[in-house]
Amino acid sequence: MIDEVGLAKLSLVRVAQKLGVQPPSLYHHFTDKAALLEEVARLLLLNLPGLEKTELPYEERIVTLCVSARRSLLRHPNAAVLMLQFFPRHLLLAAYNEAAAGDPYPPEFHMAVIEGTEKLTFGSALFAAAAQARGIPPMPEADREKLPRLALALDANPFDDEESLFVETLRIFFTGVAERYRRGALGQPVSDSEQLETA
Amino acid sequence: MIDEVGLAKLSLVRVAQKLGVQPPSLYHHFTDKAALLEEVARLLLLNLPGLEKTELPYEERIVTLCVSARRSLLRHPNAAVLMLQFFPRHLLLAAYNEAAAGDPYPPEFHMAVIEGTEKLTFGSALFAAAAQARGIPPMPEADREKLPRLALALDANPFDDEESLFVETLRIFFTGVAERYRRGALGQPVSDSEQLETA
DNA sequence: CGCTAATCCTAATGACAGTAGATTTAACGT
DNA sequence: ACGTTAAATCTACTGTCATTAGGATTAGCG
Repeated sequence: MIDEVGLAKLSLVRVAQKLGVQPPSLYHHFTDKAALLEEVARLLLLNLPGLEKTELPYEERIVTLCVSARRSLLRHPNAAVLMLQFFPRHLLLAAYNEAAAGDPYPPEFHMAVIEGTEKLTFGSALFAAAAQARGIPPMPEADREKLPRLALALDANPFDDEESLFVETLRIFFTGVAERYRRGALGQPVSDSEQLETA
Repeated sequence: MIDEVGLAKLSLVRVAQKLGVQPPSLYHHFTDKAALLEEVARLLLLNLPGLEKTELPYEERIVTLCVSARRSLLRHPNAAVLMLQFFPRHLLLAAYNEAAAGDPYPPEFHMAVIEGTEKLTFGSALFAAAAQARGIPPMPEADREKLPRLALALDANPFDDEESLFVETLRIFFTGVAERYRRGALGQPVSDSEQLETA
């Protein structure tokens, strides 16, 4: 129903009608409307796939997982706000435990990996969903006159859809994890020797 | 008022009372409640600081910027939902143009950098704000019995607050950008040679 | 001083979330 | 088959809300 009529127009009256029931009857099953919506948020995050056991390296397995999570959420763009409001993070803990178990880096890195991938994934999914729900493009048009450098960046962007760009951000992130591990640089600022070296 | 009474209890009646005015008068200034809330979202994103011209390397200047953006949003946790619903991305375009102008990497990287930092920053800010608004911790307790690896990850996590962890995810990301540039690996999967090399 | 547009008002409407209390239905042991 | 009990639903109602219609008031300005 949220997909059809939108979140704003989802009233308990509508829900009750769909169920062939009077609105107050719903209060026997939910303490209030918020509890019902919380349950919706729970259901949306419940059908996420688990970590598949493929031959892919750890990073690419996580990327695959994040892509399907993102797609799942994008199937219900009108529920994006719900997802933020009632984000049932505890449902992800099992997945995080699995991810930590398969993480080839030292445990000091694990939470940063979890945090980074979570924010990239749900950030991308929710903002894309919210834009879709409003019927506006994810990235507005850039005025070439006033914002020439941004226009150039958009022209040069080799990723032709939002999902590919999302995947690239994830891969960048994992490349960074590997590199910071190699350098023993966890917690250190990004040194400016990086770009100078190769400039 | 949203900070005080919360978003759910912000009615036009309340707003009008605060202004010493009758509710319908508001419709002379806003087409409807959504338009008013949209304006609130706009105001929240308006006071973000610009890129400072310090001696820091590009990456750390962006990190500083993202940290203050995140703090700004966290000052109004009850408005998190609003921020997602009416995200005024066009207000960020000028900042993105500036960032692209200062970006030391080739233009093919620029949008990935913008996308990644945006999602990490607003993802972190909005989820932290939403959790704060609900009065729950950002990361739930992990059952040591059922989720031992996650518990270990939490123990080993060297970042003692959410903001430090957020900064680390940003730095990981920028390290990844530099490294993928160095390798000419934009668009390529994360190779599993990375961790094997140093295992 | 009077025109005009901006601003605000009163009054009313329809939809909604939620409550109270009575009624019906279903489950289950005897 | 029957009676008890709890689950599930109902009717009736309340207070709040966003929004509309149309009239009154205020403020800017020549």
